[in-house]
Amino acid sequence: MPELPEAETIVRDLQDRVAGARVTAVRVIWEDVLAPGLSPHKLRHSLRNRQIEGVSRRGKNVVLEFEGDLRLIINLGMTGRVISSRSPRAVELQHIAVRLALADGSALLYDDARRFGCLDLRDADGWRARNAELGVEPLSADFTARRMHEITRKSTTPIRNLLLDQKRIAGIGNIYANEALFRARVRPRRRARRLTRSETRALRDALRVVLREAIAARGTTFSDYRDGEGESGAFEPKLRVYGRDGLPCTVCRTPIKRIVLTNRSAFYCPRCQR
DNA sequence: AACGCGCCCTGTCCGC
DNA sequence: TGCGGACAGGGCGCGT
Repeated sequence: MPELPEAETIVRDLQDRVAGARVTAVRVIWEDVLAPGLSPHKLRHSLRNRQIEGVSRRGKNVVLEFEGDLRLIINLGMTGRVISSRSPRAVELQHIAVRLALADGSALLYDDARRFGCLDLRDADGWRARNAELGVEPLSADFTARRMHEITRKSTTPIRNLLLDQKRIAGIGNIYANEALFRARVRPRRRARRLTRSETRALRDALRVVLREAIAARGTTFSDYRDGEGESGAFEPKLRVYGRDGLPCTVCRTPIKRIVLTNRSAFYCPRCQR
């Protein structure tokens, strides 16, 4: 599932492929990946003949920045992929939902098997509003140990659930939430408010380390994720708890446990994590 | 207000 | 071998 490191990898790939390109045509194959209120007609007429000035990221969202302060915000959901038709793997795509034709003859493809992803078009004000709904960027200087503690102390929810809340911290999904909790030696079920100051600091540090390592590895391909070139990420073998239930802990060999919190799996080492 | 649940969707895996 | 059902989960709407 694409989270911050996967979105970041895609953004870096796309910067090489599409920055400066001009959209010549827009084809919407699956209308249900468009945000509510965004019609294929509106998307087509807004983007046609418009230049892509840059590609950036906010949380797990890939953001295509167009001239005229217009942004296409791409949330990849579970199985979303954004790939240039020029990349050799593009021929493998089987669920193309939206196709942006570019002036150089290539195309930017949005592919999404399950169609949980979402494309939203925002002007300057709309983007400001959307941006304000998202929490702190975990790799930014704003994400201090103090900030982490302020976030956790306001909540009674299990800490794993808090980490998934994009309104509080942007970009963390189930894989990196569990990996960071393991590295910080905190159990997923612990109530956020109950974490000590040293634990919230350890968790903040662990989040930043694991996200950076995952970016360096070009993301985790657990099942469906592909980068902007259609290639798999290399972080999966480095996962220490996610998807490893029953397998020995990499530190103490105790079998990793799987529990379910609000309908989502959580993984932890019952010996290493308190 | 904060929290948790159910739903959207389809590829994959398991058991019979 | 084939098929039905369970499962995976990000984000959102809704009820408590």
